[in-house]
Amino acid sequence: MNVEPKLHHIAAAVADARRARMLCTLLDGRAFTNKELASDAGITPQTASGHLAQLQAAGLVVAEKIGRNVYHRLAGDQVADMLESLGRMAPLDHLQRARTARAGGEDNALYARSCYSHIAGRLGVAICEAMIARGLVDGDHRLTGAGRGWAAAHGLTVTGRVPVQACLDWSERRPHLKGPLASSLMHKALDEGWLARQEMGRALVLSDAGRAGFGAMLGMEF
Amino acid sequence: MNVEPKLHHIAAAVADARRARMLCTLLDGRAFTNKELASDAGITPQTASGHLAQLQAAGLVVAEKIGRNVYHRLAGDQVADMLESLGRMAPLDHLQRARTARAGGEDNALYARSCYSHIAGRLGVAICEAMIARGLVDGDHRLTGAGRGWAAAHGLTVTGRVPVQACLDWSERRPHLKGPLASSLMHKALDEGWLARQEMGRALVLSDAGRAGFGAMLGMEF
DNA sequence: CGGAAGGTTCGGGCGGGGCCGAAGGGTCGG
DNA sequence: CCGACCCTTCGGCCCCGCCCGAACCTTCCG
Repeated sequence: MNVEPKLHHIAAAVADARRARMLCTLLDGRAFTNKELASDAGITPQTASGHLAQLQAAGLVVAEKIGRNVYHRLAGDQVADMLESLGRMAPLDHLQRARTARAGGEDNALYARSCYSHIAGRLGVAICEAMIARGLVDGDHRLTGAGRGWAAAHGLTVTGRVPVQACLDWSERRPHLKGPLASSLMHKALDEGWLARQEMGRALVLSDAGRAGFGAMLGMEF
Repeated sequence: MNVEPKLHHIAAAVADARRARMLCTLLDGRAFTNKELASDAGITPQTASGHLAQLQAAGLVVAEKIGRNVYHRLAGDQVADMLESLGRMAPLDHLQRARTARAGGEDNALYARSCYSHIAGRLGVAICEAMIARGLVDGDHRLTGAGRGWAAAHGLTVTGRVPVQACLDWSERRPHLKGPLASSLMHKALDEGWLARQEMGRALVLSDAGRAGFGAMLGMEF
């Protein structure tokens, strides 16, 4: 009868405000417990438990039990991609948010943030543009020969057939980079203390060492 | 407070079975009237009217009034992309469907189908592979120099910075091509009678002329 | 002008699903 | 062994949203 996959089941899993909030919280690839996600979403643990069961049934989230704790995380990259593509459909909401954020000083929270496993936000866009300016990736966001040398010199992995890839940002409406190389760049930045994760949320804090590090690597100015 | 765009509003618009059905019907880029969509979805016109109002409010569908008829169509390519990325999340449903379809002879309906404005389905995958085999696009699905000459020789447009682009197919789980070049190829195929649209649904019927035409253009065999 | 047809709005019925309090496993630590 | 903690299940409340019948608006056509 209906030859289409049942999109509405997937969509229904995202269609609730609390569940959408949880998914956004999980979007940085980290795993959280039921209680953490519940308090972040402002609901009781038993309600959150039901939501997480739904997300799991829909295949968007996987759970791992360790002792008496259950850690939940996104089921994979394709879930993050799907959420990104949903997020791109909500431009009006963003514009309203940008206005209020700019007034309220919330701007900094969005300056840098993680997007599943790479750097997004204004910093992500700036990195992308710096790499294009230096000829490390071309105008179509493909790694150049110079880019491969640069990555090797900084100990970044370039595995896979497509080591970098463009990813249109929700908030900036401009592309940043994802893919294996972008992931290893974020890991390097975290390892070296250039960026620090916040307890909850996807915001990343750029340190003085980070300013220096990105400056040396990419000639960026802050 | 919540810095994320409100994904759940977009998701909620897709979360209903009838609305999802309508969106899938609109996925080939054509415009349909309220009554057509209602009867296709198996609901009364007044119910469909409410659904379409919701889809319009969510920005997924736009309406154009001509006389006493109202034509509804998807709001843009990004809506089709979003639906595709949702569809990719429902692999289990697909596998079940493929099994039943193969038994029931519904296979042909999926042989070729339109995906917003380009050819998808098994035929779309076969075209993609033939173009790679002939060196018209490279392994990363980018148009080559030979491909540009081939397109010009057949009167296909290659406007835009990215004339062709990979698009992972729901049903085949293998890539086909989208983008301006793929769109103009589909238009050519329709104009020359190689493919015919069905009244409703996205299925495309391949004619004998189509077999000959694609054979001459791409050395394909059927 | 009057009937027919496409579309929308309104009202009420109804089912599904979010929410929390209470209660019941599991697991860790003393 | 007992209390603390994390998580889940159950029951009941309540609200939101889907659905259709009926009525109304608009447009087309003879």
